[in-house]
Amino acid sequence: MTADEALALVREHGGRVTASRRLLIEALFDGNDHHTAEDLASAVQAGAPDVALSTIYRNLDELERLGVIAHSHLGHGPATYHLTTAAHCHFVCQECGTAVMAPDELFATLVTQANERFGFDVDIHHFAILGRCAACRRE
Amino acid sequence: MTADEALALVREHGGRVTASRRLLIEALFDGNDHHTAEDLASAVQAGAPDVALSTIYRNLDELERLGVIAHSHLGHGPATYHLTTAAHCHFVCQECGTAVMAPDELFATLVTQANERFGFDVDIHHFAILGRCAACRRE
DNA sequence: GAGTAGTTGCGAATCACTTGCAACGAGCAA
DNA sequence: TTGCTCGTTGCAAGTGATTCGCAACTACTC
Repeated sequence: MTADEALALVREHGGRVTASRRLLIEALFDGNDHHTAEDLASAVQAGAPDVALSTIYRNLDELERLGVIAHSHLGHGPATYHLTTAAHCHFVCQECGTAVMAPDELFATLVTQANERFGFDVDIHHFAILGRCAACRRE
Repeated sequence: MTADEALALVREHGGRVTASRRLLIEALFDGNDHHTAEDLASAVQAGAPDVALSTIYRNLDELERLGVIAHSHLGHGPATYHLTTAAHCHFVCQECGTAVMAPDELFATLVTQANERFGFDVDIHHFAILGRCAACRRE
């Protein structure tokens, strides 16, 4: 999906294409995968200084409802938002805070078993897996 | 471990046994596994009405440092505290909020693989696994 | 160009904690 | 038992992340 397709989707669902919304979507499609609301606000405000933080949150909500983005919680800080097409798991170190990408296949057994034994449909992307990274363990 | 042993541990580490601390530990050892700070405060305040919420948090911190308890995040609400001896994983439904206990062995592959391939020591208890429960999926 | 209804900025509120500080009181020593 | 010391507490204010109410604004449709 491209930024324009995302905007088209917003319009299809009765939403309007505003400057703040366009800038937000561009920021989401831009650069790295993990954006906090604060980061996104700065990016949007670079193009439109008066956009309020509450607008960012409302637009993120809307985009999440439409399935364009999802948020996840990496450790204790603020939530991070990312395109659903870029969803992946993380191992987050409780000591140094570093997030390592975790390949989905590590979760295969967990997902299958949870489904078979509990009828539970796991969403592996929503919360990070915490622990201690290799570097911190060596110390 | 019993409540008295926990208090002894506090004393061993230079801490003092105060009424609020005793009541908090008793509340933690009592009843179900998942206590929020707010719940614990109510329980403590039943025996000592003037105990402040900040005292609860400070004591929870202390007990966590001593390894008596741990906290985890079940979904989006407040953290829940439990005895380390009662640690286990949870599947939490994003729709209805129900937490189901998840047996540790479901995480065996994940833990081994994370360790072997990334040198990452997973703490499976700290964050809940989100998804949709059997009941909500049927709807 | 006018009208409708989705959006926005602003400020205040909320929730879950956290912190600063002066008063308090456990536990040890005498 | 009485001081003394230093860990602990209550209170109030602060924080970070997010949410809400509301009146003004504006994208889109007709």
